[in-house]
Amino acid sequence: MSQQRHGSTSGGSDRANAVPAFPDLPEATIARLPEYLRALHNLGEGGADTISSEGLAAAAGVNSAKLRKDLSHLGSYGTRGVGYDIALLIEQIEYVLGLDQRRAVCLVGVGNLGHALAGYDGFASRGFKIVALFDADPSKVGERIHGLIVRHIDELPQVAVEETIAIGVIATPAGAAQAVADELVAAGVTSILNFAPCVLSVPANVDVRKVDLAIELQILSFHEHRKASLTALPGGRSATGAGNQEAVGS
Amino acid sequence: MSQQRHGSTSGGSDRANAVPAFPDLPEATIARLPEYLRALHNLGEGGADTISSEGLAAAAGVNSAKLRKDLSHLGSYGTRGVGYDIALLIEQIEYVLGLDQRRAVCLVGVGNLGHALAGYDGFASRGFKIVALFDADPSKVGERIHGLIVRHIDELPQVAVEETIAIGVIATPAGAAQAVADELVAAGVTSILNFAPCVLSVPANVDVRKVDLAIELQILSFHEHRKASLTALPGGRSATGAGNQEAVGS
DNA sequence: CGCGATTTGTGCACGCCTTCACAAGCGCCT
DNA sequence: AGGCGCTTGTGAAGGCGTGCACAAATCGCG
Repeated sequence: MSQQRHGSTSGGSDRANAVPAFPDLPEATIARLPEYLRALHNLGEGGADTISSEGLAAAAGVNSAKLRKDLSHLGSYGTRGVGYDIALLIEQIEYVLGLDQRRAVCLVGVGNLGHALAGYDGFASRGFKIVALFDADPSKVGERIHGLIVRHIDELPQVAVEETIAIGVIATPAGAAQAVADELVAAGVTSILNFAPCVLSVPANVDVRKVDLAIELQILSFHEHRKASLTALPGGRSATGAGNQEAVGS
Repeated sequence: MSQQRHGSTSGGSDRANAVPAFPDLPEATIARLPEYLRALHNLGEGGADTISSEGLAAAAGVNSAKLRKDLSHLGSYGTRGVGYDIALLIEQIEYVLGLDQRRAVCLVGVGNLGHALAGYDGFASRGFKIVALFDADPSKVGERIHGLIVRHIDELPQVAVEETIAIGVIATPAGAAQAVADELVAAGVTSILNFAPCVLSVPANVDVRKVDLAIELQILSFHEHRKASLTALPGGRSATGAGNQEAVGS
């Protein structure tokens, strides 16, 4: 533990980085940190104090060497011969992910999916707070969903001033998504989670992540198809080839 | 063009697939095919007949070279100097993904999220059909959602016999997910889409894909955090000028 | 009929990520 | 205190994916 290496002080950033707080975390590592975090919370609730890389890797569903390398990237707070201090590691990962500050999320589109997202516990319990719901449909404006009133999308700029919105979630039909994205960007939002099945065009400083439920099914469909076409084959190796747990996000 | 290149040479890595329809498609390619498919459908509705790799790549949000390489993996049905025949390419991709046969999906857990998923149009419109809804909560059994009656999870084996269920979707709380997965596997399901925030343990021949909404947000949170720590650097906001950067796809 | 414009298909190099294997470090037991 | 076993952290190797750059192929036109 001792000092955090984020402090601008910490003399030796391996790279020639003048200031920025973070080492260059590989994107693949970043995508796994939340998974580790969830596993750590589970383990912590189970009463454990420390956990070995082997154990945590199993809980997170990854290879232990990969896990160790991932954690080493962010400074590594493990103890050889013992393992990782769960509470400390949670704190570290939450800091790196920026979860120590609860981020405000706004959700645009309270249709079928948006409605469900508005009430999804996982948001609140994992560092986020939905602060506003928007829709373009006047018949939906005013509706109360899980304690929040749906406002018209035109109010977005105003709300963005009142609350500092970190992340915008788009749950509209595909046709409306680009326009909504533009409005979010104009309102200062720099991170977007897009559930609409379309490609968004945004400025370079805005991050977009996409979740497309149908695509996930189609990928599974491919594997089904392939497996089906293999059943007609001589049994040879029994399919250990493909069974694995891919997490979305490629 | 020409025909498929199954027994592609490449010194022996290609384990002779006697029959199966596919070369070894890279996993990354498979994950992008649905995206191409969606873009193609859009283009087709726009009235176009053919599309260049450049155009399709733009519509799908990827690099054109990558797109060409992806398509070449499945045999390539493009014409040099012209482009790809949209209808033909749609047919090809749908075949590869196994979408020519509408696959039956069952959904377990009709809570907040499951309720929304049950009514999600994207499933029906993109090759899937939800044939059954299950829940363990007796108070939910019997409820009618978008034309389907919620049945008790214990009926799963029976339903699996009546309908050939290709894919199971888990939208239960994390605590129940593993048990549900076990039951799905026991019922013969070999592909699972898991929305519960937990790692599932399944036999090697079962494919699992995971979608965790909170994780997506946490990844965005990291980028927000990083961007915030960089604000002391050059590179002011360039407004919505010629916005176009890609999506974080990793 | 040939030429130029256009676009596909792909060889190649580069960089990222994964995985192995092992030295270094730490705690515990004797 | 010293040795032993366990676990981390990491160097190195290999694999995979990406993107460039270009040859091959095709169409349209003079």
